[in-house]
Parts: sequence; C-alpha cells; structure tokens
Amino acid sequence: MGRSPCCDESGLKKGPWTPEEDEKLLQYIQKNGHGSWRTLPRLAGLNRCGKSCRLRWTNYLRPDIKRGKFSQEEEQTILHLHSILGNKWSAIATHLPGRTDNEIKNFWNTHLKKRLIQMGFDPMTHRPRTDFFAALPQLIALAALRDQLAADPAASAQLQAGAGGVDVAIQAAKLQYLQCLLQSAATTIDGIASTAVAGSAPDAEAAALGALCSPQGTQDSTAPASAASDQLLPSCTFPEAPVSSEANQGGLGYGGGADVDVFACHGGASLPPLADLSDAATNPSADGCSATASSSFGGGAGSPLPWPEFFPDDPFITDFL
DNA sequence: AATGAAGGCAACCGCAGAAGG
DNA sequence: GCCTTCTGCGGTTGCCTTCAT
Repeated sequence: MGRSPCCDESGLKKGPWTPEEDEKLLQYIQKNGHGSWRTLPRLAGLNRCGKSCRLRWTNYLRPDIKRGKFSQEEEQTILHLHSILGNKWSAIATHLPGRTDNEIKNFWNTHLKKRLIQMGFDPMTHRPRTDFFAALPQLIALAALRDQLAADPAASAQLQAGAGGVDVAIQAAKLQYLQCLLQSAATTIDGIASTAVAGSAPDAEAAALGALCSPQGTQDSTAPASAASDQLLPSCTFPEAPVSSEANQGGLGYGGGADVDVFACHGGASLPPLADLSDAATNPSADGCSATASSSFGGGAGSPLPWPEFFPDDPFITDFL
C-alpha cells in the first residue's frame, strides 16, 4: 500500500490551473487519451503531477461535465442516494450524469447538509435530530400535562372547547412530537451501526442500485431495495405527517417502500431553500394537513414537519429545527 | 467606499484497494 | 505471497466572490 510518490516530487506546480495548462491537457487527452496519469504530465508538457491532471480532467475539463446549478431532480437523487449510501460520492455521481463526485460532495456540504440540519434532521442518518435532552424540563412538563388530561377527560374536552383549547392542543401536539423524537432516538440507537455503515455495506449499495434500476416504481415489499431500505432506514414518519404522494412519484420514479421512508423523512420533494424556512414560519396555516399542503417547500410538496407551521414562533420547537 | 464575515468551490492531501511484477 | 506502483476516493484546505455592516 505504498503512497503514490507523484505529488512528493518537488518542482511541480500546484494551485489553480491556467487556461494554457487546461488547453494542453485537453489537447493531449483528446488526441491520446489519458493513458497512464503518471506519465501524462511529462508527455503533455505539463509541470503538474498526474494526480492533479486527473483531478482537473475529471472535475473540470471532461467534455460531458454538466455545469450550473443542480436541478430539483438531481437534488432529490442526491438526498435519496445519500440516505442509503452515505458519503459514497463516486457511487452517487454515477447516477447523476455529468456531475462529478467532487461537485456533489461540495453541493452536499454547502447546501443540502445545512438544510437538513436546519430542518432538524441529522445529515448522516437522515433522521430527526435527537438532541432533545436540553429540552428535558419542558418534556417533563408536557408529560405531566398529558397525564393530567388523561386523568380528567372532561376537563380536557372543556379546555379544548374553550379559549384555552388552542393552547392545550398545541401542548398536546408538542408532546406527540416529542414522543416521536424519543421513539426515533430509540430506533436510531438500535440501528445506528447499520445506518452509519450503510454506505460501506455492499448490500446497501446493491439495494440502492436495485431501486434505481428498477424499471418502474413498485410497492412490492419483497423487492430487495425495499427490504434493504426498511432495514437500514426504519420509518421515521411523523405522527399525522403527510407523505406527499407527489414526492413518491415525482421525477425519479424510484418507487417502492424505500422511497416512501426516505422521502417521508425529507417530507417529499427536495428540501426547501433556507429562506423558505422562514417563509413557512411566517405563514402558518390552520391545520397540519393544509399547512403542509400549502407549504412553499420544494415545489409545493409537503412540509417535512407539520409542527413548525403549527407554532412557528415557539422557541421550544425552533430549538429542534 | 472600506472592511470583515460568510459562502462556494476548486484543488490538494493522505489513505486504501487494485494491479502488476 | 510479498512488495511496489498506480488509481480512485473522501476529507479538508484555502482562495475567491458575495454580502453585510
């Protein structure tokens, strides 16, 4: 496992490529192919190491490189594959024609990852964040509230009918949300090993490929992709959280149970731009279903979480998002 | 207009596996 | 089977641009 000595050679140029260097490399490869990357620089008259040439070619000069912003469909593909494969950028890149692993990696690190975090998802597991211990006192208070309501249904009904009903409903909804997080945390702990190494598991990759290669979406739960995904990514849907049918049908045609789970986590189509989060917060709707249906997230698909639109200004909830 | 902060991206570094002798 | 070389990959860095003050 010797280290490549190519970059240890002194006197080789580093840093940004000049147009002249690009031209030399392009001309040479178009004429001769890249052959051995190690010998290429000398043959092409470049004072660079082979590694640098290969990187420049694969990430920038290759004629089939697609430049520009990632489309929503590409974004969905990345999210979907990342949820299954993890940081296997090259594997992900094979399913995005014209995109390089480096580009995808950068896009993930600078955009998607941040959005997931801001939405309260763990970017590695694609599951709701579970750092709820900071909110333990509130959790206890909510649990007490639940007990109180359970013990006195009449009072509960009265409260809900009266002026305080909204507050109670909100508190109950919070409680339900927290219970979901707790449940999610438990399953995360159980499955964290398999989830964390999902990308390195050949079966997982095969499953992902199977899902992609599947000629049409299928609800057949015996399909390998579905089965594998169910194992690796236990359902993380939220109570009452609507799973956009558009999301499962949209664009990619992955189909199958795998997509249901994965996109339920992400709330359907692509993630909203960061700005949209505040938009959603300032535009609460009357109920969870309509709230998500009317969300501006990702091309009109459902919101990932109904709760922020219930009580967008609540610091307790925003702490989670 | 100047300056600092933040974001985005190209490129480098080092590790690991494959291939060949 | 062992060693060396080469290639590919993922993580990280640093520069450049944009935005905010």
